[in-house]
Amino acid sequence: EGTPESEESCPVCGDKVSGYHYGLLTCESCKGFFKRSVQNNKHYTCAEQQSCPVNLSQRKRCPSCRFQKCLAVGMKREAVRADRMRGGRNKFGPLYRRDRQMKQQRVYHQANTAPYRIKMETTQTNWPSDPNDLHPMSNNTSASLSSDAFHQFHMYPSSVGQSGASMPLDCTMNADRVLTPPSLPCPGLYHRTFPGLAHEKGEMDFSHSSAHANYPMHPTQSNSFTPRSTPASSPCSTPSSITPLSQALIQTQDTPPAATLSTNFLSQLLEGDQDESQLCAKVLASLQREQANRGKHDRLNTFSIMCKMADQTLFGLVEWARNTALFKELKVEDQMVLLQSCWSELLVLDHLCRQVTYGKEGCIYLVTGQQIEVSTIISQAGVTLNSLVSRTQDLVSKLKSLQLDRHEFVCLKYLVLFNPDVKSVQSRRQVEQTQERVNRALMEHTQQTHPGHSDKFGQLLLRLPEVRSISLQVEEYLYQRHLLGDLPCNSLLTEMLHTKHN
DNA sequence: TTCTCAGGGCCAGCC
DNA sequence: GGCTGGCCCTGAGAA
Repeated sequence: EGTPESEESCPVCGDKVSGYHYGLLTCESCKGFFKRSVQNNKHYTCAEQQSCPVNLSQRKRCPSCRFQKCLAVGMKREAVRADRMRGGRNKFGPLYRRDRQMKQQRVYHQANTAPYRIKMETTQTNWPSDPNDLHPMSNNTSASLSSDAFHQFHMYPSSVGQSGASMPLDCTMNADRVLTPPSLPCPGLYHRTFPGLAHEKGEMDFSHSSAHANYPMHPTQSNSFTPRSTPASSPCSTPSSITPLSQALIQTQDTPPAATLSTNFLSQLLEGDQDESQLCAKVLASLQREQANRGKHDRLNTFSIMCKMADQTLFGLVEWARNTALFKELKVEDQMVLLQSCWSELLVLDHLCRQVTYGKEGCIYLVTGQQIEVSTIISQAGVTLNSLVSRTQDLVSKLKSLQLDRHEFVCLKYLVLFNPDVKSVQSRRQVEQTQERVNRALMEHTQQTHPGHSDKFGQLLLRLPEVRSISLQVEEYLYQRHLLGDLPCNSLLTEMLHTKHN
């Protein structure tokens, strides 16, 4: 009694939670259902459109959607024992412990922040959690980390625009190749909602002008945009025989160390931040080039397009991290494990910031400047995607109400990146100090800009567990799609997923 | 050594 | 006859 879990409802059906089962807190009936489904290798089919409600009263109606929701919220097939051995503990122990700690911390924090302003220096000490704990199936260490994906962005830091010559941005997508909903919090791409889309032909238009028409916030961009000239071929298709990441990282340590940082720490953090219009242009150029390289009947499907967008965004985020002075101070090995640990969280944060900054009510704003109506996604997507979209939109609403600004967003990115709890980090103290420094800067900033909102800092930090949770769901789903062969090969995204699951 | 708790199994009830 | 879900048994790991 009194524990966080005793008050929680099952994330699948809303029934009363009975304990941790197969990876998370669920009720007894969903536990049993999931066990039977996995043990008996059930393959359910949904009679509707894979979007049946799964709640206490209707959970028996559609086992297909129920099982999909079980997976979507994070129940692990791997936790169902193949040998059917009874009793004992499993490998999820650390995950459960960490989850309990976080929940207790949240309860404690809420209890303490309600009537009083608390000492914020102490609120972040347990955050973020160790991502390896949250990936009990993952047994990777820095030693097993593949550097292929990392050296790619070092060799081709601009990551897009490698063709060297500008070309008309008018690639299209065959809508009839849209087989499955995409898997990211910012996906969808249901063709009828896209601006500039040729409805009758079912094609998606990546013409620069059409996307830009819905991208009013980026005045620097123009139709005369020319992709940046960088080495030929896609960054994802770079042969693995080129310089390893570690060497590349060392070679690019060309900025002054921390001692020469400007006195305005927060401004320093902002300096290397990505320019949204440039990123948009890069992604558009990359997509356009990809389509141009394909045959008329070999256009990318929706899911592949979303993956490409995520992939290019990820390149941008890695490039951002790599160019920040604080990150450059770290050893190459530490840089790799930190990025490997938080890449999906950075992607989610990036998406959230875009929604808070540019997104309209009820719409999802893509990195390409295009917008999709949430209702359209909800009506067409499966359980997993719906769950991701609704969770993300909920978070967007909370962040909007907190009036998250650019400084705060950058601080959150740093806090996620500099995670001293990541296993196999060598310079743990250094990472910890940076995190504490950013933490302090964020606290001071929120106190200065919102003196009337004494707990904005705490409220921002409280959003981070949800960011992590969503990112884990994204990873899980992407990995499932990867196993089905849906993810494009040779992408940074795939590489990151692989490293975690191998 | 004892305790904890998340696995698995059982089976009455339901459709 | 198959599915559901509440209850109980089991046993590795924590205390």
